[in-house]
Amino acid sequence: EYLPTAPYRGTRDFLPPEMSVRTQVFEHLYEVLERYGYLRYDGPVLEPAEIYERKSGQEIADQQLYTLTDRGGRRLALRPEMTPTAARMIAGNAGSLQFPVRWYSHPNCHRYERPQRGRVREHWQINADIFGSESPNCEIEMFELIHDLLRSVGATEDMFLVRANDRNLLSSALTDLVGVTAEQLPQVFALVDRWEKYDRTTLAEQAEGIGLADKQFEKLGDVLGAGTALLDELPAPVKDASNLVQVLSSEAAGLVRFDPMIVRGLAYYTSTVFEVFDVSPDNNRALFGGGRYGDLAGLFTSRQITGIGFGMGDVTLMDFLGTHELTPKPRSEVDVVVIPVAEELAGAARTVATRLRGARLRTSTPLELRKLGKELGKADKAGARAVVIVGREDWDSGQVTIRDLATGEQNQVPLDEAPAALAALLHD
RNA sequence: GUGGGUGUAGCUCAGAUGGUAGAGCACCUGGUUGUGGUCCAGGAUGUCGCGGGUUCGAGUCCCGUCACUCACCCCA
Repeated sequence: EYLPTAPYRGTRDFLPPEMSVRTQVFEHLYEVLERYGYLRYDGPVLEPAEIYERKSGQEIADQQLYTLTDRGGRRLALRPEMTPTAARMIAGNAGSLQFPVRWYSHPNCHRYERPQRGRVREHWQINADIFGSESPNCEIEMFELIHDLLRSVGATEDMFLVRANDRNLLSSALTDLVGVTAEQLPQVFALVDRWEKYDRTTLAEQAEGIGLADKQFEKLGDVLGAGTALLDELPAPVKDASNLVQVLSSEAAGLVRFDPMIVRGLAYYTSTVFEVFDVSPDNNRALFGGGRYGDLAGLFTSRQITGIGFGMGDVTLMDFLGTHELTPKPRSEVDVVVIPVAEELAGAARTVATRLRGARLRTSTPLELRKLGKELGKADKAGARAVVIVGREDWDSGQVTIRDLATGEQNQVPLDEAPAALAALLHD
């Protein structure tokens, strides 16, 4: 007869402790992005459904898109990703923007699917993109940025691996070396995407289903496992056109590992693609990824706008941090609690609290005063480092008692000196 | 959409062969009047996910259903 208190399937409540953790993590990421000169933007949660259906296309959009019809009969969708919104904004303001631009956002995105580890129906995803540049410097900056972002939340280089590929290199390898036909290419790409998830026998059956001969399947395995050596077998013009090849021969080559197996599912990636992996055996999975799109805004304008970017979701990121014991502790509620020993001193306590807040100390006072012992226990549980006790005689002589909750030491100080004394205590 | 697992106090869970519910933690009160985190004593809390069925009697068996969860599928 009562409504459920649990949040809607696949969505999460963030109670203050969880919100504190989330905030701490993402503030680190914002800070790094700002340091690189990325500007934050935002857009609507609701978009016309067509902007997802045409580009992401297929039955995936129909199945995993939250759609609704408004009172004017317009078909809308909850955004499942940010890129089409960004593309719309870029296209709509292309005339006044100074390209290239660096943008980032942190939207909540929705996808209607069955929740499981690392996957929910609403997640918060950092998006970082460069729009309007084809330079390989974009790729390098993306890789540097990824390393700095992960370091900012406590990760070290041995915890993750950035694997990158260029779809054009892979196409060339598949066509020229394996003998895949143009018609087979999309299916073979999909097969490559699944390559690490299946055993050899299953893969062979699927390859046969696509129409590959046994020898072709063997060669495909060789190509995907070749690593950097594959590059030696590819035609020079193909390599010369690849931004990623240039990255690999630059001083930034160490940021990324070339891997022909990385393709990614998203339709609009046209050349560079990359995925960041957790190397821990306990969480061996792709954390997030991205790539380069040759014509991002084609739905909205004839002007060709290229870009490169990635999306980093909070669910997999938090799993990563948890796996490596990097999850921050929730922040305490307050630094200081000011406790009057009796209700008639509540006004005095508020006076003290006001002074402390003026000194930027996070300070609270009891709303329903109980015995001093209880209040000390509550203050400790709230995470306060110290307590200010406002007693009758102290207050009459202009003094308060400062008690260090960790050590139990306490002493009386004049009210004027309380903020400095507490600040000193907190900085220990 | 497919398959497995699980649903008992706020949390973690125990409740062999059916007899109307327990523990630990957390919470509240007290151990006197201005001092916590330890200790001691006491206390509140559950339609045992929901609905049917079998039975004298079901948390315990059967059927259904919902939810959570893991995996598959798919991945923006």
